[in-house]
Amino acid sequence: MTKTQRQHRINELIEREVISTAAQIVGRLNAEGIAATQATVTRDLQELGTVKIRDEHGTRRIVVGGASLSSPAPLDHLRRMMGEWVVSVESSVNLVVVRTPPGCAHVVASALDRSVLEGVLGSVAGDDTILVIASEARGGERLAHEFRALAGIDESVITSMKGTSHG
Amino acid sequence: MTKTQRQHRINELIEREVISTAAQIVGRLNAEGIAATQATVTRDLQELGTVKIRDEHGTRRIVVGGASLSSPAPLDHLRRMMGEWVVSVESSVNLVVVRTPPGCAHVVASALDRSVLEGVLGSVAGDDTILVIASEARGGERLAHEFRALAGIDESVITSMKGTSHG
DNA sequence: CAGTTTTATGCCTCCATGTGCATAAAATGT
DNA sequence: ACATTTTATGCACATGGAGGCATAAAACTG
Repeated sequence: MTKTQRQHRINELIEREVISTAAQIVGRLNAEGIAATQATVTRDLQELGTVKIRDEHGTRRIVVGGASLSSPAPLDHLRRMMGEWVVSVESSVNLVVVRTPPGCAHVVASALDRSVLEGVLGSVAGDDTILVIASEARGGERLAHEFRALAGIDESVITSMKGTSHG
Repeated sequence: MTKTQRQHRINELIEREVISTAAQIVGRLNAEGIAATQATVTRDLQELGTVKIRDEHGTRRIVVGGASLSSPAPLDHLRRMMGEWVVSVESSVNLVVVRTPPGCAHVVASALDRSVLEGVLGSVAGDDTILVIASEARGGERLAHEFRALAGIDESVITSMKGTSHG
């Protein structure tokens, strides 16, 4: 049982049933043979971007937070994806071209779509390339800069890489 | 510079230029400010599934191995993808349904396509679901079993999960 | 407000991964 | 066949992430 799998299971649980406390989730997971403590589940709920609400009957309930809540979870997800898979980020005027290993463009693009970053008009993903359209006329480089930060790419290295990879 | 980025750069290098030794790659990387030793590059070349050939002039050259070579690299890639992203694997007759977190189906499907596994007729990927069609009439469960092994999923746990997640 | 329940977090340990060094093994050239 | 170059690998170490334990903080209840 990986972290990803456990978190997905938690997501399922709170989507399908009325769950009010983290301890309840611990119980359910343990019953299924998945080891996890309250601390872990709490951290999972944070990373999943869940929210505690009170439904129409006044009952506490943990629910998945939507993008509308602009919770930090999608951003964390994006950071994880970009840090892992983004190979290079380059820009031209209002466009940003993000390169990934083959087949990985869609995941990154999906994460990008989910984390409603301001300044992004939209994006198109191919096999190993994502084209991001900036909403501002010349917002490409600003976005590219932000992407590189998210991906943990050292800009000086990238510059030197650009110089040789096209030469 | 992450491992992924370095490996992608190596892939670029051997695709675009005639490279004959790992040491050459070390030199190029170092010149670009990327730290790496011969041992690391050798391991990268293995993971990338590269192959040493001799071109028409008798010169040694390192090239990217294609799927046609059935090198173990695509399988390693698949194992990595499945271990990380696959949440559940279920089967019915000649079909296997692989679930992933949202947006991740395409990467796994792509890895699956690249690693020509026998018994797979084809696959279709949605947002968080991959449908794999087994080539044998009742090959679904066999494939599912294999997938679970690749994903490192304990079958007993999965069974109990099925019981509760649909109940 | 006082007590209880629930959540969040600091600290620690464990474990997997990545990578360098040194060296063995293999390949290549003479 | 021998020397040299190139590749592969065992070992050690560093790093970072995951998660448990204990406890603080917060929220809720009466």
